[in-house]
Amino acid sequence: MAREILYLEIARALRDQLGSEGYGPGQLLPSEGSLASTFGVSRVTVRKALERLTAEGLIDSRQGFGWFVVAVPLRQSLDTLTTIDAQFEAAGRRPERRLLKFSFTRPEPRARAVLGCNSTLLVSRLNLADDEPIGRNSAWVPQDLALDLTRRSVEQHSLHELLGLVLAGATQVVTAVGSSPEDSVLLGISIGTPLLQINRVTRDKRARPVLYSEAVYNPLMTEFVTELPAASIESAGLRVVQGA
Amino acid sequence: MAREILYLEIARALRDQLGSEGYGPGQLLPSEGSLASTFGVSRVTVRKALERLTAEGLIDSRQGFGWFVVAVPLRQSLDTLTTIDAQFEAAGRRPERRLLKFSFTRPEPRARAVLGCNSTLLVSRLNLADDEPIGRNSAWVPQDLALDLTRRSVEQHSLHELLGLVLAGATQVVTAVGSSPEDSVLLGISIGTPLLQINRVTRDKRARPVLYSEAVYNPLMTEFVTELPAASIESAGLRVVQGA
DNA sequence: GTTTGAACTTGTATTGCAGTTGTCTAGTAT
DNA sequence: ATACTAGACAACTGCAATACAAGTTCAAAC
Repeated sequence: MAREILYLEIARALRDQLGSEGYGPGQLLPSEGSLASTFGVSRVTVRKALERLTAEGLIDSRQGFGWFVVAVPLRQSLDTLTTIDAQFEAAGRRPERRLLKFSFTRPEPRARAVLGCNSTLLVSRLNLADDEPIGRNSAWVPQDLALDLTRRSVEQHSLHELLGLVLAGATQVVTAVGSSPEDSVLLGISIGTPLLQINRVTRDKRARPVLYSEAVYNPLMTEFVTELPAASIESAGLRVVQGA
Repeated sequence: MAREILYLEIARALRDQLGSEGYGPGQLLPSEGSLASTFGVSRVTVRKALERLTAEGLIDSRQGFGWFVVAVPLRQSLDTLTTIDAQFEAAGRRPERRLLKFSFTRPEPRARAVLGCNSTLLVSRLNLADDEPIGRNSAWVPQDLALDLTRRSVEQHSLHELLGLVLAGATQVVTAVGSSPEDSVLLGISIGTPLLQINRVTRDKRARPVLYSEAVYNPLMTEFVTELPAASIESAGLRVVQGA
């Protein structure tokens, strides 16, 4: 019933192979020509599939040399549209994460209160689509969970993927704020422009907070959507701000 | 005997298919042409159905590429949609609904695109807590469902209670906007102040939209909270704004 | 050991065609 | 006025086919 796009199917097939035996990091892939003949498509189509995997940070290439693996897929949920980046890609735009901060610091009071630890890694990133700034995301990770993270990896993947968390739940608080002077520069907007602010606490399966993030997004390009099935008391809804 | 509206029937058929097997987020729909031939209608009619589903936030399209799923409608029993008033009462404050508009009118284009009918009741109310304005809520109800509503009743009860329907789900879209001149007067704030805007589509158990509401709230006094259990981690999140 | 060059590889164009969405216009029926 | 059909055209995408430039590898020739 549903249509299929050839190069997306090939990208999916290759992605599956990368995770299987025999394809570790550094391994050379078959040439574009041989891939084209084995899949029975043209070289252009193979290249579009390879470029997609490059955007996902799985492979890379050198002219005259070939394509090689740089990482194996972390989680299988790459083809779903759970992250904004995946949605921008589906909409035919080129998402990018630009690293602003990557430092082991004492967390800000809010983050410290949530995570309950004094040494954290602060990762601050600017989200762009087609070189147009979309939003800023600042996240605090407890130091003991952040030792494997590198500057490269956090530019190409979401923290949820990198931390390999078995997500047991998250709480998101959405508010509207006026753009701060810093964010105005980053996002290319004037001070005071309404922004969508999302503060999220992610917990592991033992209900321990493992990630606290504060993000602001330009509401002209993003919106926050919730699907409500069975509304319990703690489900999505407005809440009174304490002390208001 | 009212004539059946073709594109509404087609929209309903497609909406049912989206929830069924094989149609996860990111999946491509058949082309408009093939849909037109399978349903036995013209392409224009298919497009009207697709545009409706777009307004509901279920699908999106790219020129030359096709239509693809961005979210699958959730359908479960839902007996209590939490209201702001309940939250304020729980916080020990005195909520009040002040009626601004109560008129049978043609719905605005956005509401019309979602509800798919030309005659609706528009109920606009100002929400207050302890005589302090906190937000404005405008809701469109299809006329045939609104005949029992009175000015008195909508001031004292939520529309979800009054409609007496078995509501089975809702999709909420949250964005940040600057306060309009009208809302600034109502809420006692200056023009351009960031406000939290919540557009909600409420569906009955057959996943048919029965209520569309647009509300703005002062973020200083309210915030929007979503709890994400591990199972439905995809039910809430950022989404790309159409046409941004 | 160096150099040369053939045979590979990727990078980057181009043309052409079919299929798809976006957007009109004209016309009919209820 | 609204729902619907039929058709036409522009603009975009997917894909094949081809060509050429530029980098890498490797072995034969010097």
